[in-house]
Amino acid sequence: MESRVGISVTLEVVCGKWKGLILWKLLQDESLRFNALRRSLDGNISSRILARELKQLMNDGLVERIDHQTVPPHVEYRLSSYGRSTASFLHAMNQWGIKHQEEMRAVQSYPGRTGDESTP
Amino acid sequence: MESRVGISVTLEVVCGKWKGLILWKLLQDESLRFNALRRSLDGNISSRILARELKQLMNDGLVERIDHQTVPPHVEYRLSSYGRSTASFLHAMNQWGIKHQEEMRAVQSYPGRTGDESTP
DNA sequence: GTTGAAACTAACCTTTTTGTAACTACTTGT
DNA sequence: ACAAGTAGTTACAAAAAGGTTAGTTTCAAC
Repeated sequence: MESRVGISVTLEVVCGKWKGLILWKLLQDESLRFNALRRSLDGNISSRILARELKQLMNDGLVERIDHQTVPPHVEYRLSSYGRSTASFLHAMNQWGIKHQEEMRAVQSYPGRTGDESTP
Repeated sequence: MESRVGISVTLEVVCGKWKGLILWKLLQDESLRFNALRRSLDGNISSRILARELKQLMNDGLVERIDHQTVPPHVEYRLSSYGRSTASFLHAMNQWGIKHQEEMRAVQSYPGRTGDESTP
């Protein structure tokens, strides 16, 4: 047995519409407040979703919540040192994604590829 | 702007319950027939789902379908040379996943982590 | 003294993803 | 003749993911 499917484990942690982006942002910005992170995420993640995503990432030990115990609240989120280890695959994913975008743009010029059946 | 979010592009291609695993299998086995691939995927992917996943992967240019034009049908699936480029991040993801599993096993021994609210 | 911002949470609803069961056409093995 | 295997597809159902709206508490600014 050589497979082990660590892949699935990683996907469980990183999959979905936002988790990857959140990690990526935190990898760049070091520390962000809730609403700052929210606004930095390309348009429109709702606070409900962001809160839930962060909770899950904290649960996986990747993100730390620093509550300055002030009122009105001041809370920061940052990657734990363990969280920073996700850089190992996030960088690779980012690289590939950028290349893939170009690849797709090139391929789309050619007709004859079987699109998702969009003509009913 | 430094981000570019290639991450999201990659996640769109690889996310979900099966796509990552399928790529991973094909990365190891070189070429697999439909039902062989199906059976190799840890239990239970339905043929409907597998067919759709493969279709999408073909659409992204990652997987090739080789139809031997016989009856009863004999069809093989394999990664395209471009598909093999996903190895760049799949290996990293697999590595991390394996480590993460161990990490999680260690952490679960400690109480005091905020689980997904499971006590109503 | 009303408004806005901070960091959320709760109730509710919609969309997307995933799964189940049955069925196609054709051949090989018993 | 009948079961089983090939590579799928279709119609339907369930579950998961994502989103919307409103509301909480407290302070600072206008």
